[in-house]
Amino acid sequence: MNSATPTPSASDHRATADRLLDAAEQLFADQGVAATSLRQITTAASANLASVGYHFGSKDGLLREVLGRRILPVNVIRLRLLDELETRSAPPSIEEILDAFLRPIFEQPENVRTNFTRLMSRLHHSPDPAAMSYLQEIIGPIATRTLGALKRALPGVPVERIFLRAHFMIGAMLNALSAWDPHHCVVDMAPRNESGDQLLAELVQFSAAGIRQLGEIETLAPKR
Amino acid sequence: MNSATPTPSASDHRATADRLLDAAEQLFADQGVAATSLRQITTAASANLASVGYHFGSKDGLLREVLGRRILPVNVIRLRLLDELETRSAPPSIEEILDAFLRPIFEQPENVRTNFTRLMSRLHHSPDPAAMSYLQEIIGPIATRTLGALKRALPGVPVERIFLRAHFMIGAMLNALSAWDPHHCVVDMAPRNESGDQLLAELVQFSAAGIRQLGEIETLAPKR
DNA sequence: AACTGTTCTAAACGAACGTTTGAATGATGT
DNA sequence: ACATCATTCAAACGTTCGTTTAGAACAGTT
Repeated sequence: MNSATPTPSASDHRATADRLLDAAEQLFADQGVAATSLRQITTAASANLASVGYHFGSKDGLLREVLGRRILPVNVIRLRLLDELETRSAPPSIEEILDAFLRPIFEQPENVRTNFTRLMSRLHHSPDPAAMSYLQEIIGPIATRTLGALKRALPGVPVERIFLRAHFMIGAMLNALSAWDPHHCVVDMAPRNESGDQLLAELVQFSAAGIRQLGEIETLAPKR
Repeated sequence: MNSATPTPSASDHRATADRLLDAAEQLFADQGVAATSLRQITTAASANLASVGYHFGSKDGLLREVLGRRILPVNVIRLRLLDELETRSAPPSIEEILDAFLRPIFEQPENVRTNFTRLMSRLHHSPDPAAMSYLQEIIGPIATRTLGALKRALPGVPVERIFLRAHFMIGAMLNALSAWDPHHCVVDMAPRNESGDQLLAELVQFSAAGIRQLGEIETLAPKR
């Protein structure tokens, strides 16, 4: 009687709050938070306009729940991986640290990963005040622990330099994960058929090579 | 009679259009395009609300002129540097190619560079349709030429891989140049007192190391 | 002084936004 | 059957947005 997928397509029997979260996540990722109206969201979710206020209080409340629903599970995995790395005998390599930070994102289902990272990169570059304070409190501890592990893996390297290169990596990650639609890219060739595993490997390799390269900075700038 | 700086501060005698461009650039960079109203811009520029329509036609027209005023001169320098590299006898190194792409941005005055790159990174992650088509037409050729030079500097490497890593570099650059305000950063330590030259050198070094690292991808992902 | 064209201004326009309200609806427990 | 609670709904609220309009202020030329 029932098919393999739970309530596959036609009339959506999930709770209204879930449908609102899904629609908001998709639209926020597609258009940005400020550019998405509650009317768009409720129409896409086949819900009433006032249901956002009823279930989430406000648009900001909806945004917070959209974010937390994806970030919190990822952070649990991140902490577990970091714990495993630090309780081992051998000190972890840079690749292993970066992998612990990046892999939990890539192990999400494809569409979840895509929408979530696109939304994150938008927020990272458009400081919605309500979202930023929330993000700060839930991913700040993870960032601090990851940076601490990197510091221990790079003894003698100034902390500002490590931090700067970690910043480079964050930018590379957000850009790689979010800017894949052709309308968005300024140059028309885009390797869209990249698998998640391969993308993760490329990103870890790229970032590890850049972070490890910590020679004499002053003499390296080519004087043209 | 006249001081060294042309009309230094008090009552602003520059043309209204210039004041509007400056105010719009600052506010767009601070808050994003969609979140900035024409009333904020005209108030900051001490101009009338309708003056935007008079001088630029619409808000999109204002945005296009804000962008073109900064990008077009940078692109002229980029083309000149690329020409110099390609008419030399020795083939250019990866560092030289990246430097030709990045240096013209860093040689802008400090506040121009900061505001412009913050605005660019916002647009790069919030596809305003009008701005994107304009950006595509004015920086598409530059991107194509830079990618062509990278391809020639990395013979035998698949083009998709080069493109992917160039994408990483763009993300690193945008993130490094734009995310320096403490309210914005999820982790509170930020090396704000970095000089432009040092930041450029770090960025070129980081990206060149990552791009050059083109070994066997499949075996590099640490299996945790 | 009179005319012409450019620039600026105050006021209003319609549309879209997030939010709130109060009643209708449906399920649950007694 | 009634009462209770959570949920949904249509409608309206006040605000803000980008844009438009018609006229005032000012310059330069004849």
